[in-house]
Amino acid sequence: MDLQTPLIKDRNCSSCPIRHRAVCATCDDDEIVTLDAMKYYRSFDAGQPIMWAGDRMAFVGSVVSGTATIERLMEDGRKQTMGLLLPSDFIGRPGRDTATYDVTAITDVTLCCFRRDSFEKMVAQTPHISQRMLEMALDELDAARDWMLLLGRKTAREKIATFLMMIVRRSTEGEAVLTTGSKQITLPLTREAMADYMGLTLETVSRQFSKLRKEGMIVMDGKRDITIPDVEALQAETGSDLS
Amino acid sequence: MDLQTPLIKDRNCSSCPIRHRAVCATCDDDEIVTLDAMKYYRSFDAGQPIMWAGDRMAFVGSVVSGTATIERLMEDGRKQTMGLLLPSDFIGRPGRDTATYDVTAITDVTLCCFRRDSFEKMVAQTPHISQRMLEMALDELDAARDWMLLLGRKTAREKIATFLMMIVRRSTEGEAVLTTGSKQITLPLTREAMADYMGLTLETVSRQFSKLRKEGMIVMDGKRDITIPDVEALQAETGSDLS
DNA sequence: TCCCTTTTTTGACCTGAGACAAAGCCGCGC
DNA sequence: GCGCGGCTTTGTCTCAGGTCAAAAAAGGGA
Repeated sequence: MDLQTPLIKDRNCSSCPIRHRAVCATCDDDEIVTLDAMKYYRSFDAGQPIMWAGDRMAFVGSVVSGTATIERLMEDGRKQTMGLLLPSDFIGRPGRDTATYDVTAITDVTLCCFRRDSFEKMVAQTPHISQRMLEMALDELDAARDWMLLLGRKTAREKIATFLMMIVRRSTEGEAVLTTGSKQITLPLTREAMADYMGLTLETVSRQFSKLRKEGMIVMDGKRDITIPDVEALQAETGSDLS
Repeated sequence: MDLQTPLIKDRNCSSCPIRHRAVCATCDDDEIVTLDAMKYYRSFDAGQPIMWAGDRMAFVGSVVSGTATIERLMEDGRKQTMGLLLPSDFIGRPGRDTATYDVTAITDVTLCCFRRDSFEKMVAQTPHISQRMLEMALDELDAARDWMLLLGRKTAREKIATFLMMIVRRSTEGEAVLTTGSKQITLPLTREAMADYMGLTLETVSRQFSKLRKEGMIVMDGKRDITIPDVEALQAETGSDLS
């Protein structure tokens, strides 16, 4: 178990690291007491499935620590990752009892879970939760649509640059907006997982990394740690405007 | 103005053709009276922009008749369509005042609009609406993710077959589920618009249609009307299981 | 430390879809 | 009926990225 995912035991909501960003972010104290009593934690080892497409979904929940992917597999083995699930992201869909996607832990993952039926009742009774769910769903929809542009129209090089900039943005969350200078990041995914996310092969991903490295756009400290000496220059390779 | 989009004048909600499927689907009579007083209709000619990315969104609304696309343009002209908006689909995002995508009418379109600020108040006060919004947002998220698999992993042939099956499904909505036999459909898009939706070029779309035609998978009556003699056979070309 | 496995890199070759170009088709206005 | 503009089809050539194969690194136990 890595350093980012300390063991969580009987933690209550008031000390929860995702309290202000998760589905419960806008709940008041009374509502949190109710959720606190309903919740339970589950852990998954890196590589383990959290949910299979087609399975009954008994629970919904939030990622407390670790990273998971939402993905779908074709019969012949082709795989597409539809999203990354990072701490505070929500898993599951109230109102549907069968999963439509596979969810896989790619690092050790801890979830804050609720039984689906009780959570659905809670959503129906608690505007703070249903409103927050809506907000999160619309954010995810925006992210999915941005990714559709990447998958449908960007070149391999633009895909990699866009992906790296997304990691930069996420690891800069909360800090002052960074659009210039250098930045150090750690990739949360293997080459293969990145390929599945961007609709490429792992060889193409590897080649594009090598090319960016030779050009000095990125500096690699090991396989996973990357320094971007000039964030603006990399942004210019994404094919997107910065708005 | 084509036959599917009759002029709408001072219609009230009770006779609205999308009353049972739109964002107002689960509203009770009192709520409908309120919405009825707030709403206004707007029409757009085929080809007209309904909304530009970056613009202030003054209104939100539902498609009453016609078809529109959600799309994004890159600086160099590459375009990706993220979704089709058909009658009962919702345009706009409460809680955000700037559009993130272009929305374009591809046939003549009539919208049932609300001023954004009043609609946001209504959402906050009306669980029926916020719950329905959530449901619709989650459905769109599922659709977007399905399309990500198509964009990232499917071949041109699979993309076309999947697209055709989507049209079959939509034009069969409400009827008995059709998974066998023959079916007649009308394409709502030009070759170019289909290409932008599927991440292809218009030439590739045209070639794939020709190939399917020569193989007898489809029969074309003009450019836009297509008969699919064997729906199951076409389904088998989509690369997806039928679940 | 040394295997053994997994991940990554690199090379050589191939191919599906893009780019460019030209011709065909169709509806519309005059 | 004719000519014009916007679609659509088809041909030819190119190339970005896929496929297959092998070598090189990086862990991670025992």
